[in-house]
Amino acid sequence: MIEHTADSADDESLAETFWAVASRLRRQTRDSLVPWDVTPSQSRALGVLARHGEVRPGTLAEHLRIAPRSATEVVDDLQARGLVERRPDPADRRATLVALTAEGERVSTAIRSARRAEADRFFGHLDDNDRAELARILRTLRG
Amino acid sequence: MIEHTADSADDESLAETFWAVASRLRRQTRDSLVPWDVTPSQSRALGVLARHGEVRPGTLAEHLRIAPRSATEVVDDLQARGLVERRPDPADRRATLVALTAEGERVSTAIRSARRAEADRFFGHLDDNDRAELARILRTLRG
DNA sequence: CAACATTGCTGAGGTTACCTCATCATGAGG
DNA sequence: CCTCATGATGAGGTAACCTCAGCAATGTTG
Repeated sequence: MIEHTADSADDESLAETFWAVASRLRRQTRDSLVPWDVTPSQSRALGVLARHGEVRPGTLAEHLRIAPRSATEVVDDLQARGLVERRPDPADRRATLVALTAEGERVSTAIRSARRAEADRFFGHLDDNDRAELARILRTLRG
Repeated sequence: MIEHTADSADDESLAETFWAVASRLRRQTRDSLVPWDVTPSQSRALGVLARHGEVRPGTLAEHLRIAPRSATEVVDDLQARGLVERRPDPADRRATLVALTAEGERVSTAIRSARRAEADRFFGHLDDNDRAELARILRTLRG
């Protein structure tokens, strides 16, 4: 029997509650991406590419707030799946541009709506007002 | 120059904002634990032990909402640092009880107040009302 | 009470998503 | 030119998880 004992009534701090929610959301997100065989971090990168068009790995890293080296890695994976391609930056021969392939566009669009549905499911327990409040408060915290 | 370009005005979803906040909080938490050479997950385990006294690894796992095997790992690390000890469960010879050592108590108390200070710093940008709202909303989402 | 399933822990091995540091090519400024 | 900065990547590492298999002790039941 799953007792679902996990700390609940404890003097749980805001941070701990936050992490509990985070881990629930993480699992759900991961699950919702299974159909496309894409990991959460890959899907975030696809999102950036969909919004910004072709960018250099370094720029991608900035958007994702990760180290440039880590962006290279994400791009490698997406390229292996045929979702993005690298091409030389005509403006700087050191640089590379990363762009969605046709397949990448397709998948990224599909994921976008799936994620939206999934988020609705997750945050849907909240009424509109709470959702707006949460968004506002999180934006102040994001810094 | 750090431009801090990261997606801000974009049509960022609630989930994305949430993750941005999460990653900021994660980094800050990690940094605040450096003085004790303890990782975030170890510190969470110390917290559970401080609140509940000696528990079996499996119970610890439930509290932390992780797989039992993963709890074994955290306990290993804490034991290696001398912060917890394992002893046989007198009630069941299969089982082990994990308890804080004297050093573990000391460190866990120190961390507790450091984390409190750190959380105050993080969530301190919010006024009391927002903090309460956030806590309430997160609790509904935790499920 | 013997047989069998269950429970509690851990070894082995894998994954994700990061990181730093070193290297190499190119570009920009004096 | 010569030096320094910048863009990407190879090499190698880490935290925090996971599953699956195996072993010992326990509980259940015919």
